[in-house]
Amino acid sequence: MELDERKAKILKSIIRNYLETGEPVGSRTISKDDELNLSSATIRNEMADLEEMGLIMQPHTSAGRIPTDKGYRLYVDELMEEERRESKEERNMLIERVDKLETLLTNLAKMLAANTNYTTLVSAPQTSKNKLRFLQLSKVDENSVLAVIMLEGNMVKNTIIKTENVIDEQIVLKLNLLLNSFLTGLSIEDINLGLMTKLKAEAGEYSTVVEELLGAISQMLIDSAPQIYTSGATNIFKYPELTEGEKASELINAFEEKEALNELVTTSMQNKNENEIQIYIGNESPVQSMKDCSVVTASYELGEGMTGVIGIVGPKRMDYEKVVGTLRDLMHQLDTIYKNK
Amino acid sequence: MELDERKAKILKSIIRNYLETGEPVGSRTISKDDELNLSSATIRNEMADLEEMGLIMQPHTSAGRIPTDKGYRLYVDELMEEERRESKEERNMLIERVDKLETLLTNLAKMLAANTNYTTLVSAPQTSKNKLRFLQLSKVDENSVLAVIMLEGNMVKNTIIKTENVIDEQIVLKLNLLLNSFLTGLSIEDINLGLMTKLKAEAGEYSTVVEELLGAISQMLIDSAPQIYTSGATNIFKYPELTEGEKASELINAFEEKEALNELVTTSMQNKNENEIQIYIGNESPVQSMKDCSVVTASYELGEGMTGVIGIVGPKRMDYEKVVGTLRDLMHQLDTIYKNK
DNA sequence: GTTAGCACTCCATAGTCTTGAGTGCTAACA
DNA sequence: TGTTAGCACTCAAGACTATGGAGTGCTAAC
Repeated sequence: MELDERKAKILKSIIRNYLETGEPVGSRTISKDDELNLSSATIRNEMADLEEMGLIMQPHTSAGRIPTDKGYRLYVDELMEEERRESKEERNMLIERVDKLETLLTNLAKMLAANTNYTTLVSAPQTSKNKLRFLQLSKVDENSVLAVIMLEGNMVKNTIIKTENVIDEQIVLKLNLLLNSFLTGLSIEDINLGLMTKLKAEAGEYSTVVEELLGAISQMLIDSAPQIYTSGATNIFKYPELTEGEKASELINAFEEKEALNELVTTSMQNKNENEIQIYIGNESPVQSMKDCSVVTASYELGEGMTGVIGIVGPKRMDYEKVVGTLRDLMHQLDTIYKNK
Repeated sequence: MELDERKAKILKSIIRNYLETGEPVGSRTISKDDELNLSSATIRNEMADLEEMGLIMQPHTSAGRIPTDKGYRLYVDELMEEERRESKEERNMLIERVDKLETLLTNLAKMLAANTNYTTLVSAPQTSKNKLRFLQLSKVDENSVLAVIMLEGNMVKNTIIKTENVIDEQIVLKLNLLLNSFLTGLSIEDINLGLMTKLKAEAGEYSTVVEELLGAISQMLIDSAPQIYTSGATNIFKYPELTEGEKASELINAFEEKEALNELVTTSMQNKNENEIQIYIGNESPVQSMKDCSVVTASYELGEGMTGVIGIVGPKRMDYEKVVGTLRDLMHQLDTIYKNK
């Protein structure tokens, strides 16, 4: 059976209705509120077909229909009309240019959560691809130095490094100069064996210290899973279908622990095509605990290699159009702000 | 009416029972499992008295009794036997000395939550009382510098400061020396007008820059409400009395937003007597959203002026003995580790 | 002062009815 | 051949009604 235009219209109407109300929608509802003037009986016939095609289902006999995952997928891929975009003024999501990336991302998550009524996550750019702006060593005591690293985009990271050798101010100063001259402008991925050998040679008697430092620094930048900022976890309580049973606990736990979110971010990064927004419906989600949700992600790029992911998690009956629109808008804003900086 | 010994024993038994089961406890239960050999009828008589005294209540006629807030308070103040402390090996809460305070506190919160099955919060020490270990300025671009501040206890903070004047490496270097020589060893509270005047005089033509810097630094240390680390928010789902209605949402929101927690931390700091553990039962809690919970807090001290708060939030029928014991233990461990460092 | 016994209360649970929304099918219609 | 009216049927949700059991308060006896 194929999906002719009328069936498509009916499916669209069913889904639209269900997104709004969350209640199964019956034939009479469709026959009334639609531009297609058909009796409920006709709608019923079509509905039976749509059900046979696996696009909608009944929670039980004598109930209206609700979309299946397959139905949502079709809607999202083909039926949904994007860009009923409001003017940017109305959608007061205006991002101000903030100096610390951390603050920007936190605000972003909060704004999105408040605007959409869903739960949001924003991952910081992967630091392993970020270029080093400069690095600053400071002596803490005889056996430890504080390394502060400023990355492209004003991302600041720091770590305390224990050293075998005793070190003094002089050495720290020297190492500072040395490391900066070698590493500035590079990302962790650019630091290869050849470079390290050269650097150690240059360091002379302090080559072991340099080695320790480099180790700790790359550790910090690679190991530390990218920071993820979240907001609006309690929004899930607004959707009964997400709070029954253990679901609420599982979901909130996922957002508290953040490990699962990493999975999500990674998958989204891998799947991304240029500037594309991805939608995971139900079981399509890479995260088990979100199998009753839909997840919409977008990759943002603040500059060369500085890419991260913004995600919105909500019920399967989320307002996809609004979410996708909002995300596109946001990407656009980020773009213009950061390209003209 | 006064609380004779027998009444006290019965009350204790009732509460113990209720803490375990969460079910109203009836006279027969008490008459059985207790060392006092009394029939249920006698217990009933005593119970009626305890109810009259406002220590226990019936959720409805023909139900067992549950403790009132007043009953809990009496239990906590006088009846509870602390220090059924297990040996420290058993209670595997061993804290390792971690270099970054942030990590330590995060781990602390996690361990506590896992150990107690309640929700925990740990506030970082108030930075305004922390002594400055050193400060490091680095030039970012013509109009901004990165200020990294290392406080006592290896707490690292950083901020980016915009300056009116254009500055170069030389100036940064000079300011670095100047500020460090003046400020090292002081806390924000120690920096008074006199000191600032002297500092500005010393800075000569860069006095305005110095002013900007000092402003931004104190802003960072004072304004930023103390960081609060939380863990185990989803533990509240283990206690049905905390999840009915909107309660779960409210509570989790409090832990997500953290503003309310600040309130809690502040109050707890104010009320603290030397080394004391505080217990807030129900409405005694300074935070409205926790009016159905009990909150146990303890103030820790890592060194001069470096005090923070550890809190445990759970249902009113929490295992007070265990929680208090665990907290005391923890304080002890923190003490020994940090005093011998 | 303590206890056995008894009548009473009230929640929880399960069972029964009723209502209403919605369906599928059939037959008539354009 | 597609559309529609009509009708019997299904099922969840809500209201209402026993029924059982846990627990109480009171009284009278020990």
